[in-house]
Amino acid sequence: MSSAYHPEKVEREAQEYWRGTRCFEVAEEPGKEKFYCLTMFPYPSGKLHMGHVRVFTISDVIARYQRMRGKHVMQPMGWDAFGMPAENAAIQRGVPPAEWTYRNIDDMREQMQRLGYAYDWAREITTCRPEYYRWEQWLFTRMFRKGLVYRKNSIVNWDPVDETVLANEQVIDGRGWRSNALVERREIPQWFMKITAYADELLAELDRMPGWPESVKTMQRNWIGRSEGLELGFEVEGTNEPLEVFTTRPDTLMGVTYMAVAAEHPLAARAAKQDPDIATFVEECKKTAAAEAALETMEKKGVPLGISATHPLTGERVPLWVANFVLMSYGTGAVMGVPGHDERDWEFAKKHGLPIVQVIAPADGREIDIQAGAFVEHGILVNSGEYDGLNFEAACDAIAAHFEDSGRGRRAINYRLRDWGVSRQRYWGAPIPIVYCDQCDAVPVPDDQLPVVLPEDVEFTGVGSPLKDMPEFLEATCPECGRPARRETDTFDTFVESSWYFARYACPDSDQAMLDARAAYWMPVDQYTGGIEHAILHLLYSRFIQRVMRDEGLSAASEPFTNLLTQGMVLKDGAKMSKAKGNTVDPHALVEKYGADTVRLFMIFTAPPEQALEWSDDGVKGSFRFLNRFWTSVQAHAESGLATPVDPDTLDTAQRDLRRKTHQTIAKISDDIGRRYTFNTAVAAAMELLNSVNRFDDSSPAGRFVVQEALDAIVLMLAPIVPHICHTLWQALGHDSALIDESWPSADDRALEQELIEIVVQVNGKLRGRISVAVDADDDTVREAALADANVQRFVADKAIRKTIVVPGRLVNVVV
RNA sequence: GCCCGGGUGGCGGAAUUGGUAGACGCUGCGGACUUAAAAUCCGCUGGCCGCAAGGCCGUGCCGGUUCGAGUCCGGCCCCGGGCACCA
Repeated sequence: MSSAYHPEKVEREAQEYWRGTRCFEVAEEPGKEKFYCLTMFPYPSGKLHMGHVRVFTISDVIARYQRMRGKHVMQPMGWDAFGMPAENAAIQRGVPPAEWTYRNIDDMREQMQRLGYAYDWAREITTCRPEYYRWEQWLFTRMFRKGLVYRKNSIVNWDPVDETVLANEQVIDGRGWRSNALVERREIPQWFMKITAYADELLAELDRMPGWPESVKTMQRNWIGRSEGLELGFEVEGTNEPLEVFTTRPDTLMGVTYMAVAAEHPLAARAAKQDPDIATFVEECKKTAAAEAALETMEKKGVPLGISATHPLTGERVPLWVANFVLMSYGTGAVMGVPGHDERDWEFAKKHGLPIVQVIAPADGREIDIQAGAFVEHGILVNSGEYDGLNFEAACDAIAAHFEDSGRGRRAINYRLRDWGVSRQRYWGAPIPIVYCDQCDAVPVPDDQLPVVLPEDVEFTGVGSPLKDMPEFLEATCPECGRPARRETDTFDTFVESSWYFARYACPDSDQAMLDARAAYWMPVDQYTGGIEHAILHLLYSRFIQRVMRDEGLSAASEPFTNLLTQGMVLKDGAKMSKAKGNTVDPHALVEKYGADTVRLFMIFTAPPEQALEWSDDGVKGSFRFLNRFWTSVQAHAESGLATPVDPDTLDTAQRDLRRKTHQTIAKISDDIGRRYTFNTAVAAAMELLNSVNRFDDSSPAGRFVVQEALDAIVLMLAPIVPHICHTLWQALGHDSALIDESWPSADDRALEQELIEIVVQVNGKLRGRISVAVDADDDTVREAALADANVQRFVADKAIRKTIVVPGRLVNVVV
């Protein structure tokens, strides 16, 4: 064995061993406790970036740790291969999206393998392959039959120059990114999945998911946004249909002074035909991007429609407006304006000179000026006729009862969550399995005609989908009546692929069913790791589709992911690493220079997984230096002859101290990795133990025994993080077995025992001294020892002691 | 605008249940080794005062609770993530 650390050699040998023994390829073993460890699969964008390396390393540490804990671990990897970047690359380079994607996959797979992740590559999934997406097409047709998918008009960003639909990302300051034309909102028919049918279950189950971060659960709760309220109709002049609105504040109903509808609302369209000013405003409203953030931050504007609605309680007429902040896609596309008790309504009323009426007074009786600002808290009703004096609950009940009795309204539960629009007017995605027939309308493609294969050999221009120009794709026969029909050219949102891939890893080769019995063994995922940016969309869609699969009898699990770890971004100079900012660091170059273990160690040591990680070239060097010290320490110990076991009872104080440190470190790192997921502090503890070993100078048999025990423990505990160097060092320490088959060490309680402990002494909460006392000393003994300390005496002196607080094993605080 | 996070030395971070602020690492400075450099090893490294012992200040800002607050509560400021067609 050479004495210097050569990572490329060490890493090649370890990886050859793992490949030769196929130790990460696993099959179902019903007797064993399984552990399914999954990372959010990457989009094959070209090369691995540091964000990938970080999340893969975090997940790999967990997988390897659980394996050492005796679990039967499955860790797969695959490719979220459909998406816009392939189309953009195709336009820029003239390469078909498929070719570009497959080439990237090959490059990235090779880079991943160089990093030594414990993946079962036999399960690799590529979502743009027909053998994968045929099953989501199949599930879509099942959902069609159950009424869980439907078609309706919805709004997209329309680039009037390129005549194409733009993603929100492609709209910059309200303009198309290529044409620079002002983007318009346009309505087109699109397919929707009825996630709202599962809203209650998706919400309720969050309370029974202890393995998810509270922040993510809160975000999902707020996103689903369940609210209880009243649905009621306002009669509008010139129409027979009442204008339906939903409110969570029926108690403020008497304060309604206007109504507002969305620009796309039929009442606005009707008024626009009569009045050119309204038409101009409605057109202007449509010239904004569809993203909610854009709508919510723009100036609140509106114009009166010149018609009025009748207040359902007072019979008074309130004016009807069209306003740019009312969204057609939320609820009914209409809202009632209560400026006295809603901030946004208040501002709108002030701006347009609409009346502001106070109908709620503070419960504590204080005076408020409603003209100076909205009062949004719950309170007591005033100016509300027969409802005066009621509190929030009583008023809501009374008013709801009134509407229910008269049949003009009803108590209702409303969700902020909207159904999932899955249609994309793009080429590089999974075809939506529908054919359109003049006689039979939209007909799902029958099972025996699936998959609907996306042609990969295309000329891609970026203007419209090439599928529209391909008769061999477009032309179909109606499955119901046999007449000529036309195939759907829209493709699925790529979130459809990523909403079920986790289950498919259990049986990637199943060609008879979407999932088979193997999924029952592996699902749910025990540990899911990925970016916090997916806290809502991807994770909520996955929870939805998992339930659809459950209800289809494909999987018993309701929740796909038992434990969730959301890792932070990789930053450099305070900003996210990105090509656009030009602050990327190529992982490949670093692996070439320092080896995979150094890169893995840096990723793990520099920050806790959930936090953003600030890149540092010097930090990488520091990790490399540590591995060199580690290597040298183990080799030096091994070269001078390995130790033989010694009876721990015969150790002297220094030997016992090192042994205690070893076992304290085992306890700490087990807790850090197994419970706390603070891998950075686990590494710090291992470094501390190695520092203790290097300071320890005792070549007696007993001394060599405690050193060997410490080094064995460090190698075992760093194995999940830096598996290659540990593989080699384990052999150097004289073990015949392969490290990959070793178990996690356990702390020996007897080694942890100690006689004296240090206690901190405070006077009035300020640190004034430290004392050493017997570990089992009682409070009085500790208090006396504390007061006897010379520096403590200086501060206590002749002052009266008011009380003394003794925190056993920690501190004494003397209050004078 | 709305929802969710975060803010601690020169830097990354530690402090796990309200109990020693700054573990571990980086940088910097000083020293050893070397013809020299690199590498390695040793020491110091929050600010201020002090010969020292030790003291005072200090966890984004303002206020509160407590014997004791980085940690809990109220109000602000700044930074990041998400907002339904980036993935």
